[in-house]
Amino acid sequence: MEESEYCEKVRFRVVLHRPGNSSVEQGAKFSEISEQDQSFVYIESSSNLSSLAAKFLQPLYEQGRVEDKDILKASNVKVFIQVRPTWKPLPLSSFVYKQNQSDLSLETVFGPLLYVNDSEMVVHLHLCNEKNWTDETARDVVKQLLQSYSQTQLERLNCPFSQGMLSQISRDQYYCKVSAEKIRLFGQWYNAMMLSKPEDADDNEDMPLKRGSYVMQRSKKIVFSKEELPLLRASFKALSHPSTQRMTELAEELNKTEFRKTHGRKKVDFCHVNNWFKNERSRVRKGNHEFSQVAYRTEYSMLGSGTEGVLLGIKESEDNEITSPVS
DNA sequence: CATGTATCGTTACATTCCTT
DNA sequence: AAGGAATGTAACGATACATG
Repeated sequence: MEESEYCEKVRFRVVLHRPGNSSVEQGAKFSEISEQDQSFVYIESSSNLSSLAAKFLQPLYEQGRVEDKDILKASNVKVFIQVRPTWKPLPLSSFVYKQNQSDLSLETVFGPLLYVNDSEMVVHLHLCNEKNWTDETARDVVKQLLQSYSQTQLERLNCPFSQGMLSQISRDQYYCKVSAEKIRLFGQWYNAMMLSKPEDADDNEDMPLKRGSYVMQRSKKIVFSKEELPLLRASFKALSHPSTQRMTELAEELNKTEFRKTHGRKKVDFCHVNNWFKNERSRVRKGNHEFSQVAYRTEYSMLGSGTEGVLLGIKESEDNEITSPVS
């Protein structure tokens, strides 16, 4: 979001040194710098990555520069690490291989990078205001967000407002008062989202942003293969309104097919499967299965299979393996 | 009343087919 | 080949209806 979102931007320079004989040369250099620069802080290479933010916020507290008591909450601080002065600062999370691994030491994460002669790192701390969320501000922020994201994109990002609500709010047609609990959840979500948003979010292929008021770039369309469609249809035949969990599982199953494993294929996620089920229900309603079955026919007649055979080939049970036609 | 969900019609994208 | 038209369908936003 805008720069005004941050009440303060604090930069710290971090010096890392390895205890022992290898730090002699660096030590000399560092002391020289630290004389000029009060904000230079020494850090042990064995320190945890996760403790960085807390370490640097502590002096702010002591100086009384941070009035908000909750400022140490993770959701209020965006931490970036700039490994080299000419390198781009990256969010703390991007240095962590997997979730739950934020307790890795700096040495583990950065390795030899810490010990070259000019080793110095910059930690950027972006502190955020706690917005005083009201029904009105929440609606305003929603409208603002919808200038950059589509309703469905926000829904996909776990926005607490459903796509329907977002649509109504954007058109000033949401006549109910948004509950305090909902506003609180939205505030939390919004802060978290703004904090985790990468600097170059505009280049994010998976989450393209709107380009202007009228023409919007949709998410990249996924194309289901001939191998995958029978799987989806069999599942649909068994249950046309599957649960979220089932659809997530189905997406995982689809990602295991040879087609998906091929390098460069887009991964199937829950939303793709959900959309497919929505569209398939629509197809079934429209043509009373006609549309869907015509699709079967055209698809498989070209492959030399009879329609009936193919349709019968799709087992009632989801557990039965479906053999894909050979092309 | 506040919110979630299903459905509908539309849009935009991927692919195929046809013409040059 | 190139590229434009046609086709099929995933993704989308609006809205009606359901839920508690």
